[in-house]
Amino acid sequence: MGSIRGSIGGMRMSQGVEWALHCCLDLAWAEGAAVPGTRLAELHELPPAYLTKQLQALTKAGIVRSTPGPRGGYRLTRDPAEVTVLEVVTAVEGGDELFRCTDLLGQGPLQAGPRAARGTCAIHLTMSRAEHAWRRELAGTTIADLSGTVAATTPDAPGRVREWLTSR
Amino acid sequence: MGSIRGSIGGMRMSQGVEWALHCCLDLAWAEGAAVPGTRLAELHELPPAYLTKQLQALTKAGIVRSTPGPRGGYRLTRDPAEVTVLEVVTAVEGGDELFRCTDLLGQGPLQAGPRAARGTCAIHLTMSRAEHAWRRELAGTTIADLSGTVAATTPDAPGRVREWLTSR
DNA sequence: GGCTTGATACTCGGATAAATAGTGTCCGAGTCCTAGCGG
DNA sequence: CCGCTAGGACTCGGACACTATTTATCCGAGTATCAAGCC
Repeated sequence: MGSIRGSIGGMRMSQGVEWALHCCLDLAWAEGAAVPGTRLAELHELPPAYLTKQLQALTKAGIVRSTPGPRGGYRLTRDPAEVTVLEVVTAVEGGDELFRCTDLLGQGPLQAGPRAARGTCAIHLTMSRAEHAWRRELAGTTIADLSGTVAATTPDAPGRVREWLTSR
Repeated sequence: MGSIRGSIGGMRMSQGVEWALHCCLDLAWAEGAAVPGTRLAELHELPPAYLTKQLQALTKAGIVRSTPGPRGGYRLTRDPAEVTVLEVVTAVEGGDELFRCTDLLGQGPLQAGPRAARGTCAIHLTMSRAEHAWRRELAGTTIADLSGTVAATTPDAPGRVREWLTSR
């Protein structure tokens, strides 16, 4: 009862981000081999058509490259160490800011001055700072880093995934 | 054209957060005087009934205190210096994490080990770290800080708002 | 004149609809591989 | 036996429904104020 249950859900990140991140990891382990979206979907037990949609976003962002037809699929365009988590998040979620300032100070009966003209309001400033810190953290981690972390706890995982993905 | 236009909107923060923050600022300037939600709404030209809903969330979180009846309204329960931006955001948006890990590694044909049992996966870890940085920034700023920033650029704003709010 | 008492107006609070974004699915366009046919 | 050609199967990409969340609104419950009547 002490919780906020009754009122508002809360902003959460799109499911697609998690999927895209995992797929990037898988593709890194595939080491250049083309992997169809269908294969990735059944590896994680996800809806294939919808996962394709997320991979499409990665394609538009230039993170992966797709090739149609038999033996086709998705491949990373760059080295895993050159792809940051932020890039993936931005590709799927879009680049707009979390907080959108509607310039409340500039409107209303008081018209607290045309502050929009000379800079951002205090609230917007604080939010931007926080968001920047968030992005900085995300930009500091690459797909290769994630792979390393996983390998540290489960050394055989990459190999097993690679084998399963490339198996006929 | 280079943008992500076609695919996905992007996660953005609820409008209510901005409204709630501005209202906290207004209440701080009101200096303990009770201000009805209706008054706050017309100050910012916002839908009154919906703004009330946000203030309701602040009430449940214990940030403001409401009194019904004539001469009633909302008041801050604490000193503006003791209310952080994070508290307001959490009150309105809810406390759950932005990134929700669905434990993709633990499912699927490979079953990469019951990692859920021994800790969080690499992706979840990175996301949590970034989110923590975000929260830390938000927790480092108080309503009083915001007030100070505004006063630095527009010294007469607090007084004007106070007078307008407390005028019959 | 002071006090009781009733009505009134104003406030918040939760329950109820409309709009928007996220989720999920389907079918068509394009490409490569494969198998058959002819030389 | 080798090259050409037609078919087929597999892939992605964008267009089309469905569900959940956000946004917005309304009406009822409660309370302090105010005014009138009574002592």
